[in-house]
Amino acid sequence: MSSGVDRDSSEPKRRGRRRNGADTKAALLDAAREVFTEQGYESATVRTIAGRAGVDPAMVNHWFGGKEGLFTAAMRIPINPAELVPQLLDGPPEELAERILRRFVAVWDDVGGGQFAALMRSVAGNEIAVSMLRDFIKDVLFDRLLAELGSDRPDLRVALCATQVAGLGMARYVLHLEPLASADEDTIVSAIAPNLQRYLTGDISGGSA
Amino acid sequence: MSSGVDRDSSEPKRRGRRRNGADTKAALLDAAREVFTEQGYESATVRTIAGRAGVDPAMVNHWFGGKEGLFTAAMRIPINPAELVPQLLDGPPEELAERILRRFVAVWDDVGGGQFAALMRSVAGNEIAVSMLRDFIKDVLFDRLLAELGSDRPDLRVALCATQVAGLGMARYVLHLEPLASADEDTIVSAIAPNLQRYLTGDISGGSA
DNA sequence: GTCTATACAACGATAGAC
DNA sequence: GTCTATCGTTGTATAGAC
Repeated sequence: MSSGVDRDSSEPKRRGRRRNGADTKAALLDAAREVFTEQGYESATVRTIAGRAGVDPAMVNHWFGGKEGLFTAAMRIPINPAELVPQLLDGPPEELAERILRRFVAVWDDVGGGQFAALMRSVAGNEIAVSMLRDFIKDVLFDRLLAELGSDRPDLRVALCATQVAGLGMARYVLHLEPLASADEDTIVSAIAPNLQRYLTGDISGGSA
Repeated sequence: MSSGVDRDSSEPKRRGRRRNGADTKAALLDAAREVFTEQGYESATVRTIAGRAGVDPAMVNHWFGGKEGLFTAAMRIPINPAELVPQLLDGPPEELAERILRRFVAVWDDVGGGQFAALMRSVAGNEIAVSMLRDFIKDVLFDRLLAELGSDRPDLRVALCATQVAGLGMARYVLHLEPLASADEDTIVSAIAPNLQRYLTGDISGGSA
């Protein structure tokens, strides 16, 4: 059934704009969901996805800004890492945790917490979705933030940050644990930012905070 | 098919030991899974569960030590709150976080991380399972720990503790984020206990730890 | 004619074969 | 260590819509 999204696989491709309503964006998203879920984030190639969608790989860049943007769009993760990471890094490093938390809450509140629960659902039962999300969180998000900070043991710090942020999502959007589920940004930042900041730049080897 | 677990509902009950290995325990577990899933943790009553299992409510106490023990057994949560909470409280309050983390890791490592993922799966898609787990985490586990500590804003602290512990479970048992997924107890305690301890007894209103 | 969606070619990086 | 294949990405020319 992979030919369902193929287009013009036998005819020579035409350059320039398609005839009418040829929805390249949607075709890429459909193909991306297929290929990412079949092969995971790393193994899936832009070329394969574009091939299955019947369009040129350059269209991925044109429409989604690259592989990462295509991934987040396909997984309905409401962020664009290409612009998110620089925005988070823009400011004092000792307030990075606060910026991460404010953005995390704003973004997922905006689309409604149900999408976070949906993401967790697709992850909990699916080993490929697990590796996709794991690689994405690590390689695309936190690795880049940690690289800029220059802290020691960056891999461990990445994992620790993931525990705190994923746990916040679970409590707020899945478990609906009050008063956290209805807390405003400032309350969340006051409560959690110091802990997240310790994972980013503090002493994680046993000394005091 | 709810009558599948009913037994002898029309015949008069016999006193004393059942004929042969009539597996009262298994019948109670099956009935408990049904009733808890239908009604949630609070609404489900021991009498209803015992009735559906066709046994006396006293059997719940005999086999599981009470409603909580039956719940954890039915949900395959490998803890017994009746003994867990006192054990955790036995020791200096400033090391409570360390005891919680050591127990959490030991318990879930012991049964293999797959059971944690299974729990998350049943929770992410099921609103009743959500309320079950939420009430259980709050009322049965952390509320009792926090009550003993006498910290301010106990409800918020309960939710914050849940973010850190649930997040650890997600990262270690679901996402398999290295090096956390293979880290030993001591590494986890050194890294996470100070943060969890802040949620338990520290200043969560914006001051430094 | 202008704008833009599109395809093709090529570049630098990287991983694996030998 | 070298060679090759393949990856993501970029620059540019072209075809169709308006």
